[in-house]
Amino acid sequence: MAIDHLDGALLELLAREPRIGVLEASRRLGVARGTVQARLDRLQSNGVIRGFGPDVDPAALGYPVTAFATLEIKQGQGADVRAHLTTVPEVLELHTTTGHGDMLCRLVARSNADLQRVIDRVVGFDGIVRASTAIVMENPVPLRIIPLVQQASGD
Amino acid sequence: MAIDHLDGALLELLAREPRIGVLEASRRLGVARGTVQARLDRLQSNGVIRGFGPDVDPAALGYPVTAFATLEIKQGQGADVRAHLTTVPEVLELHTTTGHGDMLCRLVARSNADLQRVIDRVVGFDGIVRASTAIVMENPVPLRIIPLVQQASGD
DNA sequence: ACCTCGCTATACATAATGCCCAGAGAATGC
DNA sequence: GCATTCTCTGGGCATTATGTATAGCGAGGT
Repeated sequence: MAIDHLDGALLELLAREPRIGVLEASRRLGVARGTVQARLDRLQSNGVIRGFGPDVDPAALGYPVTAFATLEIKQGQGADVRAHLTTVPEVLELHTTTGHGDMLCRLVARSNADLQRVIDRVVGFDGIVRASTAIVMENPVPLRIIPLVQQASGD
Repeated sequence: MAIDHLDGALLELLAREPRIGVLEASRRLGVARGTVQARLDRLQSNGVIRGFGPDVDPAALGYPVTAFATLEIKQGQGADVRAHLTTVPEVLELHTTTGHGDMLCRLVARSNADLQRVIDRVVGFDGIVRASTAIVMENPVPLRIIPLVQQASGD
């Protein structure tokens, strides 16, 4: 279940140059192609690699504003709120967290003004008692996984 | 800069079946291969597609616990704190937000007990005044982009 | 000593890629 | 109205990668 050093190196390589193929990866890593193929298969059936989806930048789509909203949910309304938030395209991510019916969601918007519209749409729902929003100014550490992979593979 | 319907369909297709090639994509979309190739090139140089990095699941690496920490930062210590957090592998993401020197970061840990260690490491730094942590219980909406792509491409 | 497992090395048919080009249609500027 | 520019099409061709299979080899555990 844990990954070894070769798995780690493979993941790093794929993260740096995602479009290289199995053959090229095997050359870089100095192992046989079959080995890389087997490792990749295992990592995917393990669930370590969920997929290779394109990494789309919301800013480039015209949504340069990101915000995080903490929502307080009325007891028993969780499922309804989840269903509601799923229908809002600007909700990129939703988590339920410890606390009293709290949720945390990541939003994007076309502008600060547009963010108001998004928030109104998000909180304009019965089960939501209160919402507090934090607008993201900088993103010093974009979503990353390599350092964790290195740690998990024993550096 | 905005994307059209074909771009949107291409992104959806890539998101659903990331390992299909340019040729297969062109067959599915009913356009010529050169067109898909040109669109892909443009989306990448546009920055709409940042890359195709492997989507690694921290849980499968042995880090099943996710948490969000809000950090209050001492005035003028922002850069130091950022540098510090960058060195912590369990910090997957870091944002600076509106508010009074606030940051929001996403953490993972091997267990709830391990989370304590991670938090101690995160907040064991001079510039951090206060931290409050919310542990993620469920993730009803995992990070997604397709609905936004559909909206941006005019459905 | 034996067995299993993962890696190597090689083979071969099929498929995809990178790159080229000429031509058709639509949109834009003059 | 007309010329220019873009984008898409459809084809070709050499090179490269993939999927799949095989046999041998060495390290580990029992």
